[in-house]
Amino acid sequence: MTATHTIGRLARATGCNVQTIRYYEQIGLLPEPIRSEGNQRLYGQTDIDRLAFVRHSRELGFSLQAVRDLLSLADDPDKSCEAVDTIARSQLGDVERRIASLQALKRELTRMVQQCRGGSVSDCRIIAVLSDHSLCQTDEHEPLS
Amino acid sequence: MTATHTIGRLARATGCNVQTIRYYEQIGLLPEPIRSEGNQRLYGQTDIDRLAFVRHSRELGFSLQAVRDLLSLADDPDKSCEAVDTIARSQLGDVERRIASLQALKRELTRMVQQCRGGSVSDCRIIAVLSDHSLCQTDEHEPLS
DNA sequence: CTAGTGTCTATAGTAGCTATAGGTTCAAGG
DNA sequence: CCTTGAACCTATAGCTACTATAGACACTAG
Repeated sequence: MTATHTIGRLARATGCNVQTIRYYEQIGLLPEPIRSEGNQRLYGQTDIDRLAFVRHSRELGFSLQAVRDLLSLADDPDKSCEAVDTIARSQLGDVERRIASLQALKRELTRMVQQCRGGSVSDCRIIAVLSDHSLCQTDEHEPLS
Repeated sequence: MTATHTIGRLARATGCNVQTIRYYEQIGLLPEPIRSEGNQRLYGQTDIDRLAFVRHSRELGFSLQAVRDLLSLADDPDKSCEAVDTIARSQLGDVERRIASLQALKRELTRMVQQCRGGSVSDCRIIAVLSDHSLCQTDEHEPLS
């Protein structure tokens, strides 16, 4: 494999920043690349592809552990894709739950903001709602992580 | 003020865990409470209210810095509530953006999962989409935080 | 040959907690 | 009165997924 890209070029090619690439290497998500005579990392097309896969998965909200699992599955092309499907479905379920929570928050925040008609803090509905959960119209706040 | 609640009781009263309460005190979000003879923290109603405000704000997605700002505004009842409104509106905008991003992700994940019809990893559409952003139908992935 | 940019390692910081270790205090039962 | 066990104390480390810094070395253009 021809390895001709420095870490900076790899970073620009994938939209990932340099420290993050080194971090991914450190945690074993990317293999250790070959080095130039001056000890600088050199990457080839395979590395670009692998990092693009990682970035894209991360943008789609997969955790690093999920990315790790997906990579090990992708590395084994004869394996059944059932496991891949399971990870993607679980991610989808997660996204759906997050959307539902955020929509509940949005309703509540909208209501708070609409009720605030100016004036002083002493009769601000936003402060009132935040102070007293019973004034709140939903119990579906996002569970604290 | 009568301070009769131990940290455990405060935790149960607010649904916040004990370490988190100590953490909030440490970062200056909650005042240092009085102590019993045996050096245990003792809380009163004011503390319960303040912590409930913090928890509720956090559940609604406000950052600790935003909570800090809201608390300092709430402590000054004669102030105009304009600043409070600004924080809440900014939070609302943020929630709306997160919903939009997540909905784009959901569409993409749904499409990926639907296209996967079993078989082996080598022709798995999920892996294909993750490997190649150009197969993806949206550019609106959540920006990496 | 020099200036400026890129890269190297190692380490610390970010948010917002959560968990652990090793000790002290308190309330209830015998 | 004494013991047992839960709750409390401090201090520190760990978590995710990066990001930023410092101080040294490599590389490239003029």
